[in-house]
Amino acid sequence: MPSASQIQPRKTPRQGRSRASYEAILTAAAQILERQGAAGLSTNTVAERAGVSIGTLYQYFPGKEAITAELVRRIKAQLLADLSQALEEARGLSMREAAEIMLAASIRHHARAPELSRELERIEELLPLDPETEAVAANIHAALGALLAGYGVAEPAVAARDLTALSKGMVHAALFAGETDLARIEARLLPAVLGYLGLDPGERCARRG
Amino acid sequence: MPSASQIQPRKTPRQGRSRASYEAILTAAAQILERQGAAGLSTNTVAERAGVSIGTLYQYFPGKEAITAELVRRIKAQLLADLSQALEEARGLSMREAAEIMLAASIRHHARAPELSRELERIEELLPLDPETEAVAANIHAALGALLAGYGVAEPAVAARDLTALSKGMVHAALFAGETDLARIEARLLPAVLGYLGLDPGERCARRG
Amino acid sequence: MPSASQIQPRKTPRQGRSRASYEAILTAAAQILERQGAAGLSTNTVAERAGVSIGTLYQYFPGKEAITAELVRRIKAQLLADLSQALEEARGLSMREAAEIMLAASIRHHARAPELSRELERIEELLPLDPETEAVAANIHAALGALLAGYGVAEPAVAARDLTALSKGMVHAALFAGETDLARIEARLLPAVLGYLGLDPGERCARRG
Amino acid sequence: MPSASQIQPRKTPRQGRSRASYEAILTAAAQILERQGAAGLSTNTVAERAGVSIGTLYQYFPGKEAITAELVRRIKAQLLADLSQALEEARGLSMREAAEIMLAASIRHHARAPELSRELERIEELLPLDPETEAVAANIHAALGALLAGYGVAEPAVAARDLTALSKGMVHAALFAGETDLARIEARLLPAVLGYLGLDPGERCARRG
DNA sequence: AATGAATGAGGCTTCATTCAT
DNA sequence: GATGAATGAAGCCTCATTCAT
Repeated sequence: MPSASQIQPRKTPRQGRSRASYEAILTAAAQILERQGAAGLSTNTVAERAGVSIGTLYQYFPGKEAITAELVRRIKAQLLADLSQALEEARGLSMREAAEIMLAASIRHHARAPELSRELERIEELLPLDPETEAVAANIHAALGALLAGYGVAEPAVAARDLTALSKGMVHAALFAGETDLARIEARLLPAVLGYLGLDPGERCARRG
Repeated sequence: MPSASQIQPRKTPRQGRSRASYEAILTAAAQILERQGAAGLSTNTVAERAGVSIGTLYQYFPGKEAITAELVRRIKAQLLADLSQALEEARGLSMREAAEIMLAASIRHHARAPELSRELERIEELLPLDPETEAVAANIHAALGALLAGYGVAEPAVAARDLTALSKGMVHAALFAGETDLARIEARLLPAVLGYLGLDPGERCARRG
Repeated sequence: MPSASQIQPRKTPRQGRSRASYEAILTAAAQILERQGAAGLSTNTVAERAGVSIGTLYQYFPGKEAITAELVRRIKAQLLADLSQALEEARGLSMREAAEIMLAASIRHHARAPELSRELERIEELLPLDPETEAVAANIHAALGALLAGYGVAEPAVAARDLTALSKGMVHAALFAGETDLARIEARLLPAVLGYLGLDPGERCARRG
Repeated sequence: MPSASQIQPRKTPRQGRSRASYEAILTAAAQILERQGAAGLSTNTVAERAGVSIGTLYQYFPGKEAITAELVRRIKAQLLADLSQALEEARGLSMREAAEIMLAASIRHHARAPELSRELERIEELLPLDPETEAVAANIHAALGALLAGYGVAEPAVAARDLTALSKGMVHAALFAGETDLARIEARLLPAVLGYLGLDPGERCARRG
């Protein structure tokens, strides 16, 4: 298991060619994860696809883990941004409406690059997240927890985790099975979320024949 | 990606020393998956932990994949048995009661060796399952689908997949977070399942403060 | 390089089941050499094709080399027998007629199982021949040398070696190229042999357009 | 049996350290073949003798086969060059004189590193030659065939193969037996070649006592 | 900074051979 | 005698990482 220092980028260049190489490496890694999965990801393949030498790759990252860790960091930040925006929209709405909005945002997030996000989640479990990423993850959870708490949900932290996990599970499975209609996935998932929250799934009930 | 012949055991000995080695190899592999994850699994580590030579390992399995494939086969068979029994018990009961029984069986299954079952699920996605295992998996799905169809659920196959996936997602997350009280997990999951199925989560609603 | 003791059979059983196993092993080895070449020859494949256990194989032979050594021994003995018979027939004939007879015998020998004899020749070069086999080989050479000496050929031992080698080379190449008409091969080879011996290739000259 | 891509070098470096490693690997392989034969040739032994790491070897060659294939390529190119030069010299001479010149060139070629060329010929039979090497081999054959056709030899392609094979056979055997005087070998071989071609071996006849 | 040649630990697999039953 | 399970040395190859230029 890689130590904390091995997942920090060596330097995060701010400009010029350096910056371009840095980004090229991350882009290459993301593409490989999306297209070939973790098995295809090696420092050599990343460098090659990025169009930089292996030496350059090591200038910016202390190792392979650091590259994936940065991808995790970014996708988490992206998720936080997406959900924050959804939270804005959800402010003041009913719990049911809020759930719908949050769910839609979450599904869109997973659907953007399903294989990539799947691989990154797998990787996340193996990696010791660095404090910054942990903080972002905690933020996401906290925001969601706060929302839930606002609606009087008991144990909002647990509920946040449960809802996140069950959504991920179902959405990934649906995408993996080849579904592409996000609205349909959401329509099936929403009643489960509402049920979890103790709300009558109501008129959207599509599961009874 | 391993071909079909790469995941069949080379010989499946029925008795004596031979049988003991075969089982020792599988046990060792399961332990490694449980404790160190797939990353720690190599033909060498398995043979060493099993207390057999690497040559012996290859007498029985054409490679690492075949070992994990056999573990998948077994855990799937076990799941089928567990769920079949639960189905027996659920026969004739109300949908809510049936859901409770099935859920309990499923959670017990995952909780038996959570890391192992998690790793095997991950591996399953990468492995071309052999026909026999596919058949078992299809049986499980079919049984669940039939149960759901019996209660008038629309698209029972999709519902079976959705419920399986969301349950797995939530249960794994809860176990991963260190929870050990399976009843509590079940109590939180059940309303989501009932909600998915269009039932009023009803009086068990523990999520509202 | 295997030592002398490793190429002697452990025991050469004279009767019964033992004898049958012993022969089955040799036959299996010969078939594998003929069909798959030396690369396909392993103690396990030989035992399997012979229908005996690997343990039994080692009862009769101290190792793989001993099996091939015995095949070499036998094919050499066969060659000696064939050539001796040809020598009988050649006795008293002209050098040209004698050459023709010897050549025909030699080509028939190689053609009987061309791949096998080819493989055994290759193996021969790697193996320290045991004294008995060496003696057989020496006999062949001596017989041929004596024949040549009888016709007044200078350095008959060298000539025997030269003629053997050039014949083998050409015959193997022709067979390898797919030729099956032994008479045609012989018709082309004979003038070379006669030329080597200082005889006018004469009326059989088929090589000038 | 190795596929076509398995016998192409991975990269053919043109200068510097890289080039030195590449050549060192080939030299080491040639030495091992010369001294210990194909049985002694392994990626490990080659790397060790070359003084490079196993990793470096695999930078340049995808496997053992690719190394030997390159050696075959080179020796064939060398042979083509040698024979082409001999053909120049033979232009316009009598068939007998031409044969002498070609034979001398061929013997010199084999004598340069007899064991190596022997091993490479053996290897050639097992390897699927790459198109480039095939082309070189075809060139050699074609040049020889053309020469023979020019003298009115029937079936020049067959004659080229026969003469090549019988020469190789005799020369290798003579070298293997320890002969070092190439002129003597040539003196014995020439009459056989002339005989094959239907020429009176003539006054050079040294084989009659 | 960038390059890419070099490294070698470590994973995979075969196969000749032994030995307890 | 016969069996076949077990062994492990030895070969194959990849890939993360270093370092001289």
